[in-house]
Amino acid sequence: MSRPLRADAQRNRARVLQVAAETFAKEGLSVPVHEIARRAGVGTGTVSRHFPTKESLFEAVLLERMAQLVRTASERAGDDEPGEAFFGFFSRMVEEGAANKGLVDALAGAGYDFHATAADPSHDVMGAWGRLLRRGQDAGAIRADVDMADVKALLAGCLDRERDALDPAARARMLAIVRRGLGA
Amino acid sequence: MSRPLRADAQRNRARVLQVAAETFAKEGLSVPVHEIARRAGVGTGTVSRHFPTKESLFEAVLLERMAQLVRTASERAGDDEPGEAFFGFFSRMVEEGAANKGLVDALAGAGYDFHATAADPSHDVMGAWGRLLRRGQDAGAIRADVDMADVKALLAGCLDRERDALDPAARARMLAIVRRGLGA
DNA sequence: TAAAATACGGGACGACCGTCCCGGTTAATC
DNA sequence: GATTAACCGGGACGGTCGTCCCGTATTTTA
Repeated sequence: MSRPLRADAQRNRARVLQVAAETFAKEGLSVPVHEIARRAGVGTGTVSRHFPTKESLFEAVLLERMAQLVRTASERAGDDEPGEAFFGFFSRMVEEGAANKGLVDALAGAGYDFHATAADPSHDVMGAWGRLLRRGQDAGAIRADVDMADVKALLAGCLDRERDALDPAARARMLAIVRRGLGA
Repeated sequence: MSRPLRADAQRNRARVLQVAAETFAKEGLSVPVHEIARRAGVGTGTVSRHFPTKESLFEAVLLERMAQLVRTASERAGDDEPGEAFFGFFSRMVEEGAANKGLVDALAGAGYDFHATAADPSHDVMGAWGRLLRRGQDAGAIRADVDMADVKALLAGCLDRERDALDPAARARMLAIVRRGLGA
C-alpha cells in the first residue's frame, strides 16, 4: 500500500483530470499534453507524474464516464421493451459522442483503445450494451445476425455525420435509419 | 504554357504516382513521404518537386480513381431500377474503401479533404452519386429526407466495420442494414 | 559535342509532441 | 519551527515527419 497523496498533489490531480475531460471532449485527442498542463495551471511534469502517458490520462478521464454509461445500460436491462432499451441506449451513446470529441476519436482512431477499460465489468460498456442487444434479438425486435462490431460501426457512422457541425435533425434521421436497418 | 517534362522526370513522376497509389491503398495516409520516395527508388526531393505537399500527392493519386468511379456512377444513372442503381454504387464504394485504406483515412480523418477534387465535374464522385440518390428518391425507393452527408456517414460506418479485418459476411450484413435503413 | 537548361539525391532544417529529469519549493511530521 | 519526504515547474531530450535547398548528374538543344 502507498500512503495517501499529499494535499496539493490531490488538488492538482483532480484539476488536471477535470481540465483534460473538458479539453478532450471539446477538442478531441489531438490536443497536446502541454496544452492541458497549461490550461490546468500546472507544469507538464505534474501531469506526466500522475498520468505517465497521454493514453493513461485519457483512460482515467474515460473511466468515470464509462461507469456511468454502464449503469445507464444496466438500468435498461430489465425494460419491458427490449428493442426500445437497445435503441434508447444507442441514442444515448450518440448524444455522448456528440458531446465528447475525444470519445469519437478513440472510437474511430486506431491509436487509443477504449476497450482497454473493459477489464473491469463496471466499465465494460460494450459488454453491457451487448446484453441489451441479445435481449432485443431474443425478443425478435432486432435482426438476429448482427453483432456488437456492427453496432459499433453504425455508431461510428452516426457520429461521423455530426463531425463538422451538430445537427439535431440529421441525428434524428440517422437514428431512424439505424433503427429501421437493425429491425428484425 | 510550360514545356514538356524531361524524359527522366516523366518516368520518375509516373513511378512515384504508382508507388504512392499502392502504398496509400495498402497502408493508409500515415506512411511517411520519405518511405514512398525510398520505395520508388528516388530521393525525397524528386517527390516534393513533382508534388509539393503530401496532400497534393494523395490528391493526384485519387484523381484517377475518382474519374473511374464517376464513370461507374454515370453508367448507372439510366438504370431501370433507380434504387438498385444507388445501392449498387454504395456497394461499389464499400469495396473501393476495403481495397484502399488511404481513401478511408481521407473519408474519416479531418486532415485530407477529398472533396477538393470535386471542382472538376469528372472527379466529383459525391455529385454523381447524389444524382443516383435523387433518382432513387424520386422513384420512391429511398427515404426522401436523406442527403449525401447521411450517405457518406453510413459509408464511413460500413468501412469502419472492416477496419481491423476484411470480412465478407460482415460487409454483406452491413449493406443489408443500410439498404433496409434507407428504404422508403 | 559543347553549352545550357532541367532534374536528381538526400541531407538539413524547423515544427511538433510525448516523456523524463533536476533544482527549487511546499506540505507533512515530530 | 525545523527536518524530511513528497511534489512542482518547465526546460531538455529524442523521435517523427514534411518541406526546402544545393552541389552534382543527366538530358536537351544548338
